[in-house]
Amino acid sequence: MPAQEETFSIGTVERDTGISRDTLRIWERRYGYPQPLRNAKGERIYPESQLRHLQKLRRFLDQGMRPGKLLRLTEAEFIALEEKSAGEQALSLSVSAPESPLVLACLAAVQQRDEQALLDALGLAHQQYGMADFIRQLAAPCVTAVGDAWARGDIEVYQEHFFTQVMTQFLNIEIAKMRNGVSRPLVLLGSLPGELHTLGLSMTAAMLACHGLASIQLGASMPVDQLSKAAQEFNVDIVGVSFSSAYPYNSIRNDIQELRDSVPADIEIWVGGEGVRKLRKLPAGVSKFTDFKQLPL
Amino acid sequence: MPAQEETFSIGTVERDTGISRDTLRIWERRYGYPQPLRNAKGERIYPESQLRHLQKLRRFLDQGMRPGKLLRLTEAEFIALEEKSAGEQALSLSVSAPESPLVLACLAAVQQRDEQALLDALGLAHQQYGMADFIRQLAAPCVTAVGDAWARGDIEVYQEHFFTQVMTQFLNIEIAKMRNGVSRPLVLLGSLPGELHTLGLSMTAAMLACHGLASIQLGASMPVDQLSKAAQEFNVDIVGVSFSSAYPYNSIRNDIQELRDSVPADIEIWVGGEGVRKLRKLPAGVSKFTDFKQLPL
DNA sequence: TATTCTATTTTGTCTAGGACAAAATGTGTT
DNA sequence: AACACATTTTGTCCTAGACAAAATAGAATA
Repeated sequence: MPAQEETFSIGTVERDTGISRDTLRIWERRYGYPQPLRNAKGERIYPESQLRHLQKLRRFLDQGMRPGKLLRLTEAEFIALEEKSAGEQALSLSVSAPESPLVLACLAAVQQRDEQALLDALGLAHQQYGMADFIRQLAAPCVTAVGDAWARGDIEVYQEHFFTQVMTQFLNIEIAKMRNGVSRPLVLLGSLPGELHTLGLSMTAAMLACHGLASIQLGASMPVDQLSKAAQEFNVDIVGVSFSSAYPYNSIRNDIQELRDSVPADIEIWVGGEGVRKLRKLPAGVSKFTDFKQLPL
Repeated sequence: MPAQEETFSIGTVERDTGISRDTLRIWERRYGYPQPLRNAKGERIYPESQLRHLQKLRRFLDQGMRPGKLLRLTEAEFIALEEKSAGEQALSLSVSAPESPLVLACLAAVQQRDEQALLDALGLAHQQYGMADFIRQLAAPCVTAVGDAWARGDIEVYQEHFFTQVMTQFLNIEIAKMRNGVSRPLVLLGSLPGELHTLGLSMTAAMLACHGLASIQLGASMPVDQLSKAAQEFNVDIVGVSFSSAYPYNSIRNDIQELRDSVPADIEIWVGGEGVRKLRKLPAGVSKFTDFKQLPL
C-alpha cells in the first residue's frame, strides 16, 4: 500500500500543539497558514508535516516572537531563522556555561537511552559536588542542554520525558534521605493548570532540603484556589510556582496576579522557570527566580 | 464591600472542568443548563456555583451517565442522585473490601495533612505485607478511598495531590531499591496526552519490580507517536498505558486503537485504570487490567 | 428468556465570519 | 532615556447550523 501521510483533525492539532482551534482558524484566515486539506465533510484535516511545523513554531512563539511575522515567513526564511536560533543558543551556552564533561555524559546517556549510565553520572556528580552544586552545575545545565537538544531536533520528546523521569526520581530519593523535622520557613511547591513540568519544582525542593528547609510538593496543574487553600492549611510561609517555556506566555501575568490575589498577603510568592525569565513587572509581593544562584538561602 | 461571587469565562470553565466550549454552549442551547450570566460584551460569565456544579456533573458523566438525563434533573433530583451514589459506593466498599485499619490511617493522615504520619503508615504496611501485598491491600485501596473521599467532598483536590505525591515518591524509592540488571519482558509505562494521573503507572512499576521485572516510566501525557517510537527504541516487549476515570470516556476507544495501529504488532499493549473498567471490546492485541490481581506475574 | 439485527435518538465536534478588548508596538514629547 | 498617547496586532468569544459516531430502544430471531 502507498505510504499515505497521516492526517489530523483540528481537535487533535489543538491537543498536540497547545494552539486553540480558534487560533488555528484565525491564523488560516489572516496569514494563510496553516492551510489544511479538507475531508468530504468540509472539515480541516492537517497533514503531519503541518502539525510538526506548528510544534516548531510554538517554540518561537513561546519565546515571544509574533505570529504576524513568523507565519508569513517563507520556508527558506524559516529555516534561516532556525539556524540562527540554534547558533545563538550554542553561543550563549559556550559563553555563559561551557558544558562540563558530566553534562555531556548525561546528554549522551539520554541519547543512547541508557538509564544506568545516566544514574551513574548523576550519582557521581552528586557525590563530587554535594547537592547544592550538583543542582547548579549539573542538574540545571542538563535541563537546559536537554531542552536545547530537543529544540535542535537532536533528541525526541520521549527521550526528554525519560531524562525528566530519571532526574526527578534521583532528586526525590536524595530529598527523602535529607528529610528531617519541621523547619521554617516552610515552602509549598506546585504548578498552575496546564503546566506539566515539575522538574524545576523538584530541583527547588532539593536545593531547599540541602539547606535544611522542608517543602511540600503538590505537583503539576494545581488550580489557583487549591494552591491558595493548601498554602493556608499547611500553614506555609512561601508558595513557589514554576512556569516552563511551554507555558502560554500571554496568560502568565494574569495567572500570577490571580494567585497573588488569592493567597493571603503575609505568605510570600515565588515564581520561577524559563517561562518568567522575560517577565518584567510583577505584582507586589511576588519574587522571581530564574536561577538557582539567586535563591536567598 | 459586598461578598460578590466570583465569575469565570467560558475558557476558564473549559480548563477547570475539562468540558469543551462547544459542549458548554450546546448544552445551554439543548438543555438550558448551564445558563451563565452575560457581561457587557455579551460574553458568558459563569458564577462559581455553576462551575462547581459542572465539576460534580462531570464525575457522573465520566461514569457513563448521559447528559440528556443528568442536565434535565431538578436540584432536588440531583441531590437525591448524589446521595444514592454515595450510598452505593459505601456499600460496594464495605462488601468488596472492608477498609483495613491501615487504609483508614492513611486517609486520616491525608485529612490531617500529616506527611510524617502518612509515610510511617506506608512504611509499616510495606514492611508487614511485602511489596506485592502492599500494593494490592494498601496502595490500591487507598487510591480508591482517597478518590471516593474527594467525590464525597470530604477532602480537597490539593489533599489528593498531596497524597499522590507522597505515595508516588514512596513507591519510586522502593522501586529504586529493587532495581537490578536488565530482565525480560521489559515494560514501557506512560499515559496518553491529557491524562495526568501516573500513580497507577508507579504502582504497576512497583509490582513488576518486586517480581524482578524492569520497567521504564515515561510519565504523563505522551503522544501516541512518541510512545510508539520509545517502545521500539527501548526495545520493549510490552507497552502499558493507564487511563484514570477523569479521561474523556468517549475518546478512549479511538485513542487505544490509534496506539495499537502505531505500535508494531509484536509488542503487547496493556491498558489499565478506572477509565477502561467499563470498556468492553478492545482492539486485537490489547489486554485490559483493572485490578493488580489480574497481572500475569 | 436471551441474543442479534435494525431504526431512532442522543451527543460532541466541526463549520463560517463577525466583533471586541487587552497586549504589544510605534511615535512624539519631555 | 522615560513617559504618554495612538495604532496595530492578536486571541478569545459570539451565533446558529450541520453531520456522523455512539448509545439506546424496538423488533425479530434463536
